[in-house]
Amino acid sequence: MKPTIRPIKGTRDFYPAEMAFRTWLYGKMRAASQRFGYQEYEAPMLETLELYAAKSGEELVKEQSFVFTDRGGDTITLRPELTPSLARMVAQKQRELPKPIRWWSFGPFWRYERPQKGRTREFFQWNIDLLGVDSAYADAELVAVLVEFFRSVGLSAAQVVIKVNNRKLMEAQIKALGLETDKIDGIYKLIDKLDKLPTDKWRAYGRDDIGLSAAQIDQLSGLLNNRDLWQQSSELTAFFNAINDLGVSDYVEFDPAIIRGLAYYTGVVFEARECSGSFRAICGGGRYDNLVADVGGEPLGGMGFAMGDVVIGLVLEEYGLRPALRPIPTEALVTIFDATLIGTSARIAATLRSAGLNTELFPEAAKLDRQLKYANTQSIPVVIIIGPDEAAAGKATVRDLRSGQQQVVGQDQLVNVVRAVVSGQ
RNA sequence: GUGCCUGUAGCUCAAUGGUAGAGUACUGGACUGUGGAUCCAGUUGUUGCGGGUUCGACCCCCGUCAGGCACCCCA
Repeated sequence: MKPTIRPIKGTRDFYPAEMAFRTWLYGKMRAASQRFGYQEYEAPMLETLELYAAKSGEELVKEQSFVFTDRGGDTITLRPELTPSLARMVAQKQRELPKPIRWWSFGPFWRYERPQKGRTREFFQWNIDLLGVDSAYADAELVAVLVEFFRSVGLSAAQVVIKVNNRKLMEAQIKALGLETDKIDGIYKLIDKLDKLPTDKWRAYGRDDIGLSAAQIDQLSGLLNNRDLWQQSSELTAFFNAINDLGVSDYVEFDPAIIRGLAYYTGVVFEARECSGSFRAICGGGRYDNLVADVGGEPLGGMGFAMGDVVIGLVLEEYGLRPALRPIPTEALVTIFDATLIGTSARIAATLRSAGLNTELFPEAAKLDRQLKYANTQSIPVVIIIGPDEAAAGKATVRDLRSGQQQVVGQDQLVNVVRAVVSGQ
């Protein structure tokens, strides 16, 4: 049996087990966000293409967005990221929004690329941003939220690391090397490739594609190996001081090779990675001081990051940190002994539901054996049996499938007994 | 868009160019008022699809579709 209608490439079907994990993840993101006082919001999933033009990065907009023309002739994009929408929403109500703005969101995004490990065409992403405060503590706060999240899902500083750099520092250092400013995008690209290419290939790329001399490449290489370079940046020294105060320094390190791809970052940039390096970045973020003005608002700086659901899911899987979730909410199953007792069972199920118990009624009279097997495979903890004996005596059997123990009780006490057994008392 | 790899039962995978199999899952029974464990039995296939080579193709060749991985980019 093969479905004649295929799902769209790069999309995922969330069967109940996967949906339970997604909901769990969403809850962890919500909890970390709320711990720091952030408010949930949502933006449209459809935006005009021009919102992203020249602000997100050429490739992302021109090659990796789902774009279509609507019936009115407008060019519409399925959102590939959230930050431009956030900037637009802030710019629209800039005067009336109290500062600082602390907002977070979790929702679907689309990018048209070849699916592979950690990458799908439709994915879910946690976004969290702080706007209106330009300080080292603001930058550090977002990292602290991220650490709060990592701790809450059980990821230790030995398993994940947050690598931080600052674009202003790198820009100044590159200028100090006497390199032309118009080559800076290419140099950022070269830096980004440092740990992706072997040394000789990396040098060849810098020479042939970016147009650097051997001496310039040597100097750049020196910069990228200088783990103390952050000490030359007042922003980074203040940042690492704040990281200390916020109690998250064990997760954070300076890495001069972190640049990030998005064009709108202006200051601190960071990403989180699994320590063995066998996964893509878990999240990425940074400071963007021009974006709100770019979409028509008054200048307002911001700082934020985004985490996709796919890579973090793989990392949690790798460390055995995906919780055993039970997608079935049912607390009690009312069995149907035979056709003559359907009404009795249905009335008892209704009573249990009225009392607030999640109650499933077996859909037909069947062998008890089958009904109990069903409850067992679905991990339903409690089963109610009303056979001819119980019915005649106005009683019901309550069986705890976890312990295997059962008791016969009067139907007038059933709610209290079931409630007690379900809660394990 | 480029490259490499893989398509066999619902799932995970076997099968020197010579009769398509196992585990698991599922269904039934042992057990006609009781799940998990054990045992027994049974069902499951256009070997992705279309050509070609061959006496004979799951196996070799070509094409095609689908999936995976890497590049690109990035969550």
